[in-house]
Amino acid sequence: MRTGGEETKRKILAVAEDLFSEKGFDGTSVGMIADAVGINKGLIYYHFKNKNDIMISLFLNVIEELSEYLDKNSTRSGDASLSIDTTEKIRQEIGFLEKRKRILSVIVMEALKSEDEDNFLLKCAQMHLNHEIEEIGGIEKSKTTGFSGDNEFLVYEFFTGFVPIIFFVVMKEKWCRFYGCDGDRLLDLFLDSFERTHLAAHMRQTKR
Amino acid sequence: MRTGGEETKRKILAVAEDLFSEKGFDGTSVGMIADAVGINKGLIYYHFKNKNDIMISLFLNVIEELSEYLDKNSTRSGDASLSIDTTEKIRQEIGFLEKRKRILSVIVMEALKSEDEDNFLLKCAQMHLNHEIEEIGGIEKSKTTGFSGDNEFLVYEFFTGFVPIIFFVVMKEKWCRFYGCDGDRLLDLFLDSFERTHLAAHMRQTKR
DNA sequence: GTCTATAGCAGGATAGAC
DNA sequence: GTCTATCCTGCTATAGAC
Repeated sequence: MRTGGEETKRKILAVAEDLFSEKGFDGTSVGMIADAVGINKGLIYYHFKNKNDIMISLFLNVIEELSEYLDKNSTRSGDASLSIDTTEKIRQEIGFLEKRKRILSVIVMEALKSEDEDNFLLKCAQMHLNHEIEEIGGIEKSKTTGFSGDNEFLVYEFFTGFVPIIFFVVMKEKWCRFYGCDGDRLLDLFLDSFERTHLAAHMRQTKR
Repeated sequence: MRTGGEETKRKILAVAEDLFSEKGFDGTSVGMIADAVGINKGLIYYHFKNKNDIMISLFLNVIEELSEYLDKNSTRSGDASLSIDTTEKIRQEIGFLEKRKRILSVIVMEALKSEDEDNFLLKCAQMHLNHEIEEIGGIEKSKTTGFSGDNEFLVYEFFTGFVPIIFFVVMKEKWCRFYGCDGDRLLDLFLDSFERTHLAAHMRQTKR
């Protein structure tokens, strides 16, 4: 196929993403990754400094993709996107996140370790929240005063908006297995709940 | 102190809880636990079958304590508790969960591994949700039809109620460190958001 | 109930041949 | 760029003395 080592590197990342999300970072060995890719253990150390470097690489990919996605789907620069209602926007966002659900699981797992210094989950959240604030700042600047005080808006957006969405994405399959229900149906039910809780509060606040 | 081995066993569990939540289950070795307790590695295998047995033991403790808590604080059997408003009830629940936040982190971490078969997080959630349903069933039986269909109420309770609360408990410290804010203040802000989203939707539904 | 000792293996990482 | 071989450390778990 003549792709040099780039193809191998991509494979390593793809397999690592799978295994890390299945077994956790510490539960996955470099040997397991090598075996699953079908290469030698030593080769991994040609492409990556160490095991941690693989995970960081995956994390940085997500941050980059998320950044691009947020910029592209900004209602400030967008044209057609302005006509899309909020629930549909959330549905699209969930679609985007579901493609990255495996690495998102790892980000959440690692974020829960209290020894974790630079918390990628909170970094992702902050990117997302900054974007939300910009949106509101651009379109409904005058109305944001509804959220008074320091971190009030941040806390609301994070714990009742960001967290349920991320958790929905990473737990969807497990939930369906546990309760024996259909994934598409669950998405609709989730969006309905999300609309009636987080989004409803948003409306009430910004329409003041 | 003459406590036989029970005191040692308790210490092992307490230390394991700390280390598992700091480094994750797979990131913690039996030797690390033994060192932190100040006993020999081998002694751990006298009290527990293997490393996994320690975690399961911790998980079962939580399930038991949660069960007791839910029974005790049921508004059906309770007398004084009937006079407590919902937000205050949530505040108490968070207080209860915060004492178990370390093992809760571990439960969440483990629940995210896709190889995990018996998902303790979903088991805890189900206990909690069953209790919620019973409460409503007992007090406002006739009004629950507001939540039509199969899993609609379950999805709503889990993703917009249970999940934000659990996440608040396990992420509180990290959030405060990241944004440099006060824990008590964050709790108030969270409860405010929770009231305006999850609880507000609840009111609208049950008051139909 | 607690410790010492150790088996036995798997882990991360490196050196060097091809 | 990929593989083989290997180092060495650390791991889980057990056996047996005290």
